[in-house]
Amino acid sequence: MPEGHTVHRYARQQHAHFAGQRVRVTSPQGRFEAEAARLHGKTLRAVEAWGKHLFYAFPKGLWLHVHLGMAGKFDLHTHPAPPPRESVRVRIATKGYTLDLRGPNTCRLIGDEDRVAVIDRLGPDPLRPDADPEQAWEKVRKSRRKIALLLMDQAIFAGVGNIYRAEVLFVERINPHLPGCDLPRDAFDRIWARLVTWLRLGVESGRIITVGEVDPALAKTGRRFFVYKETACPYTGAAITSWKEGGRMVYALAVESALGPARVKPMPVVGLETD
DNA sequence: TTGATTGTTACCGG
DNA sequence: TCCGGTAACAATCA
Repeated sequence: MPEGHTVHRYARQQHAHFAGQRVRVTSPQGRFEAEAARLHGKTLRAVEAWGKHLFYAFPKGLWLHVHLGMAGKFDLHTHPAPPPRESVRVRIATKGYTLDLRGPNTCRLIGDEDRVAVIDRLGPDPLRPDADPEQAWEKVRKSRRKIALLLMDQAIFAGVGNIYRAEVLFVERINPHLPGCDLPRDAFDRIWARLVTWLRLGVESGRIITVGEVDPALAKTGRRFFVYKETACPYTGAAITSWKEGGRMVYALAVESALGPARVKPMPVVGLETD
């Protein structure tokens, strides 16, 4: 369900509530019984996020690796926690808080090497201060895949999801069909800078899920998104079209999708102030 | 009840 | 090899 900023937000919130605490870990459905027993009574040292992945640090190099996928959710309860819902896979409790994890794509106990392996397969995460955009650029410039697909590739841009891909391409006026190898360097730089800005604001702004809450230009229009699940450009009224690519919906201005030979479209920016 | 989804992986064919 | 498409997994909502 979430994009990177939401996952980082979860990590920050859960770290604040649970780090340094001894935890009670249970498996209401019985689907995580052995793992829960290994964690029970241990001290949760830290919660950290890499892209859309979460790692819960336990003593002796033991990690709980969680990826929410499409349907995963967290429920954070204060002290008298309600009985776990049917879909709760793991319940982690301290004196003050109870965290339920529901329907994750990944939920497993791993060691240091496995954690490093997961992180090594991820591209730079714009939300991590040490992220190196050159690593993403090297992959983008060598690929003939469309930039719309590259943006969703976690091995290139860790943490970007379907919404921010569409919104970034729209606001930077880049044709989603453009192959990575034809993307000019300055366009890549604008994509990266925009991702950093939006994702960081997304982490700071609380339970942020829309670009409208993060981008001042869009906020003025009262819209949630520029193009995602929309039908017309908020400034010009130009038609927005959508199509399926790589199994996911892509949203873009119709003029951009109908350009024929893919190229960056130097469209005049109307009514849109960038920074 | 059906279908779609802010996701990922494996597998197949061109 | 690279690239694009499909199915599978799964919980929830309209």
